[in-house]
Amino acid sequence: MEIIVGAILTQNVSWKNVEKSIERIKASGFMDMDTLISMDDEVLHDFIRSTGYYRQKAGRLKELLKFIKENYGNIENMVFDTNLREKLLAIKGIGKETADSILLYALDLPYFVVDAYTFRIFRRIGIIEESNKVKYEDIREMVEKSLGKNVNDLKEFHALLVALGKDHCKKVPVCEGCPLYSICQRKI
DNA sequence: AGCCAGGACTGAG
DNA sequence: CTCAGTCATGGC
Repeated sequence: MEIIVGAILTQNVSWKNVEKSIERIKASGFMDMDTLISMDDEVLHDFIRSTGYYRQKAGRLKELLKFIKENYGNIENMVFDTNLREKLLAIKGIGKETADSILLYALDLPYFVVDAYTFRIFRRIGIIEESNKVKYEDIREMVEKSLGKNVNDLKEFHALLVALGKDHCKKVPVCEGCPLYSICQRKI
């Protein structure tokens, strides 16, 4: 449940802003599907204000939770739907990254999550071209094909890219402390 | 004091 | 299909 909430709240916002919201919801004992679905909008807004876009995100979160409740009853049952990714993408407010985050981290299904760090780092080290031709699905398939559909590997690879992106590749074109320095020859 | 964060939708061309 | 505009707060 927490992962699903986080997947929506972290859209285009640093994870730090999301932690506070999640902690507040948990501390109040409201990290529960029915509670969140029936929560008054004004109240929900106050819980998630720190994540920005709070009006949009409140609506998106409720829509997602209602979709889960009505179609599966609970989160665990979602894994049996072989067409789940397409159905998630059909929900307004759920794009590819959010859908894959839910599939991989909440449901342990073998989908690679492509985020801004992935694009940046892959461009930086020359895995993809600088021109924006390479699209989300291209990278997802590339990684899933290379790594194999092992859930733990996909999680760890994504986590490593995030850690690397946060520490080294955010603003500095070429960082001397970066583990990839020796193979990194181009600016973003 | 700006600038930007682990996005996604919409409307225009 | 590509692209700018929009949504909004908090950290540095």
